[in-house]
Amino acid sequence: MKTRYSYNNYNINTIGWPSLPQPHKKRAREVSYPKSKRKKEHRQRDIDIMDCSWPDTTPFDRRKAADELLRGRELAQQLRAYLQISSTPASQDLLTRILSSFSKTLSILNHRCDSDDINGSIVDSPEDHGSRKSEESGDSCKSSTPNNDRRGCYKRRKSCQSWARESCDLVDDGHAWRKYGQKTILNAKYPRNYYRCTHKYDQTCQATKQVQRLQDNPPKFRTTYYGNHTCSNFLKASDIVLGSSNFDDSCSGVLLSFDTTAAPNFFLPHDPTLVKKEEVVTPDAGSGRDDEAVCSPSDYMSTADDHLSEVFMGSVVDFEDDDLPPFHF
DNA sequence: CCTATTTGACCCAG
DNA sequence: CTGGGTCAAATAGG
Repeated sequence: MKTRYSYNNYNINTIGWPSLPQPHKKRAREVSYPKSKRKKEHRQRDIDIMDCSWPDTTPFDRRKAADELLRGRELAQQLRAYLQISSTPASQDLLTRILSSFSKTLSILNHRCDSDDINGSIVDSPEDHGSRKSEESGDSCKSSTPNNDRRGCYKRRKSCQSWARESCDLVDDGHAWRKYGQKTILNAKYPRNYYRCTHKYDQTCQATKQVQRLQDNPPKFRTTYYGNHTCSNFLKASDIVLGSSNFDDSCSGVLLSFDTTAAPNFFLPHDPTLVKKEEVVTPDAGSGRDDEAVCSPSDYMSTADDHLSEVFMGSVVDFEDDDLPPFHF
């Protein structure tokens, strides 16, 4: 069975928890697959962009810039507090975008500092990448095979900032994700799913995430984010409803760690009722596979109780939206 | 025709 | 050698 996820009203791709896998039928292709070539072009572009050097600023300059950005964001948050009393959805929208912009800039700035990271606040995720110290191989595609099968040729992720989140529901973080892989993990009951930003190629957004189902009943997921979104297709704040959800409080997401200077500011709770529902298939429904749950993107909803914090340069910026009035359409 | 998903192949780090 | 991360062909479906 294959679930076709459609875009929701906000042009946000759904976060497709995989549907039941299809048998992979190998068959000679009857038609050409033009995307393949396109993908390679995009990948080369990615490499070119990533290889470009960061402007010749000292860590101190960057730190000052980051300090200033941080200050600006805090001021914006103060402004938001003022606006709570008599705010319009439009103003909240604007404010959220401003905050988002600050956070993104901070994260981008810090991302480029991960070799001489500011204050050493970037820490590899202990889970998967703490040991990956080596630089990505400049040419990881030195396949010995003479053909053009580039499967498996990739730029392995450099140890980059990551942060994890555990929750019993799945958070719609407002970004468009596309699944690109699934692996069975040793000693893990459920396979791990790999997602990249939909705008990896059109906007060279390097953000990826992994979703690991930890347990069933109650369901528990760990979502680990790597890299930061540089795409501009962040879910419009006006489309994000910050109202409380009906989820059980016990299922509140828990931000496990901030291995980055800019933990995601996109754990914005949605009103599940406003996001289209996808097919939800219970993990064991019929398949019998020891497989991942098939959850709808709307299952990625977080609760309003999610505590959103950001850590930047050792300071913690509380990003909790508890006291925010909900957005309305 | 297009985009998204599935899944085996492939590569790298340990 | 093995496990994990990524690629990309094959496939599904609008």
